[in-house]
Amino acid sequence: MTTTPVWPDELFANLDRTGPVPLYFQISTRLERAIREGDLPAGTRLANEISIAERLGLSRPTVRRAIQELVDKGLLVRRRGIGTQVVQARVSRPVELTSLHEDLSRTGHHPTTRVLSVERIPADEAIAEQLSVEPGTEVARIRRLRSADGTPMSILVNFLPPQFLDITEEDLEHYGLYELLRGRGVTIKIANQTIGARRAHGDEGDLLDVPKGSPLLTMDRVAFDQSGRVIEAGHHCYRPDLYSFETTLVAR
Amino acid sequence: MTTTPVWPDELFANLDRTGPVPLYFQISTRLERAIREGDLPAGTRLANEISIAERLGLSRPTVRRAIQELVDKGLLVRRRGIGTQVVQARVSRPVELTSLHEDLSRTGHHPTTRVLSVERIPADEAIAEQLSVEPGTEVARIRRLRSADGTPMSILVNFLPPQFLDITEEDLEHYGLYELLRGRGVTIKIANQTIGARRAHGDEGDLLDVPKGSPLLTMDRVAFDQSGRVIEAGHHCYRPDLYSFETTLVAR
DNA sequence: GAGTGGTCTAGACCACCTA
DNA sequence: AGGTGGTCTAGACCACTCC
Repeated sequence: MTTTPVWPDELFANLDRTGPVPLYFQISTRLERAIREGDLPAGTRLANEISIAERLGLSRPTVRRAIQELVDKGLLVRRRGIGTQVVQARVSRPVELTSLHEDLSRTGHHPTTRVLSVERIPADEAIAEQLSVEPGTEVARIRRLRSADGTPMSILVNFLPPQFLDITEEDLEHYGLYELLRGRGVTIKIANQTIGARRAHGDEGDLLDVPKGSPLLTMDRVAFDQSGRVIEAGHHCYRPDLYSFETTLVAR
Repeated sequence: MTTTPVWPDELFANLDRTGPVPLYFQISTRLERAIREGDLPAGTRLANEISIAERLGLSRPTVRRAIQELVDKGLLVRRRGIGTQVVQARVSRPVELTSLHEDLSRTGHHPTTRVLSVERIPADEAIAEQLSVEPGTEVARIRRLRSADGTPMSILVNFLPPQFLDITEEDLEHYGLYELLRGRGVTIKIANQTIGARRAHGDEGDLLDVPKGSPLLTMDRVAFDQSGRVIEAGHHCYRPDLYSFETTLVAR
């Protein structure tokens, strides 16, 4: 059984050829929405790249790039000699380079933050190594309790290098940390993350409203800007009944 | 202070223009090794793309594609108007679409597997939905204990759709599950993963040699082939003091 | 043999950054 | 102003899959 290849021309009317948005991006965005909304159901076969390019009045590489974006996201599968098909798997949003604050906002929850402490402390050896500073250097230590819709969900501990010693409690009450950093022209480009688990200890149980010794999900992250400078080191823990990390992996 | 752009021509002698390995891949592979081995230290600025293309006798898109591979891996950073630089961050291997068995082998550990059970059971509602079969359909349930260098590390529970009902305990003693599936011509293309944490319950504590109620790291995965068919659903748990998930995220 | 995606070429114009 | 990466064109040949 073969399916007839499709290409919904009407989806791609009014491409903006003069604006700043790349053509391949306009195409992949509209195509992605069509797939996610079910207009192109699982298994749908796309027309071949050359005919798409002709119908859109574009070159094949441009069309290929648009399709490649969705292949990388796991929404489409390409097979040589066969064609391109909409994948059947439900695809979850990949772990992205955003903060928990932004994560929650986007998924329709209402995040609130209580700043537990903002200190300047000398870096111990572990922190110094993560931040790439000399041990003993004064760094910022921020500890926050983040809730979603009023329920405490996560304790966020961040260490910042000396350039950010002036970030205030006030700032953090209203904005996510990454938001604040972007406001200073700092963009996180790369991050190394480790996800693990451990028992709740100290005041964590009280803060997260779980029994002492309960399992917590942990995420340690060191984030770098485009030049490879360390921007922040985070040691976070989450209530595992309220939060988990979801990813879609695509074989290359 | 500006650095002089470099391009180690000698690295790229003897590119194979006739073999099956794409040129962009040959370039990115050699370049990656040079970076990882420290021949191109952090901060090194690469020559611009056009001059690289000329020196290699290639077109610019081919060179760009090679560079893009390493940008996606977080080894290089490109900035318009500036150039391309080697990133300073230590980069960890991303979570890949492999099994724990292969993960361990590659990192120099010696994985062993004890098959705890191989059963055929009717799928309950949850499993049926994950495997996209009717509730009650007979599916395979495999439970294994995986150790690294003799220490129990993880309990792996997998559910397989009816087409794999004939996989035997014998097979699983010697090969990773994914290895067995590949041997049957099945390739995993996409997987959805959820990483979380919970308490050890039942016999898990005994098997993993930790106290009852200890925190465990969990990973649930549903894997699909290229056509979107479900290949397996896994519900795994790990000793968090012995295993964690590391990732490098790169902003797009 | 016909059709598909995978790779590659040799240019072009533009936006952005440094100076 | 000059140099960089970002995008795009209009072709070409090849490898693979299906009939």
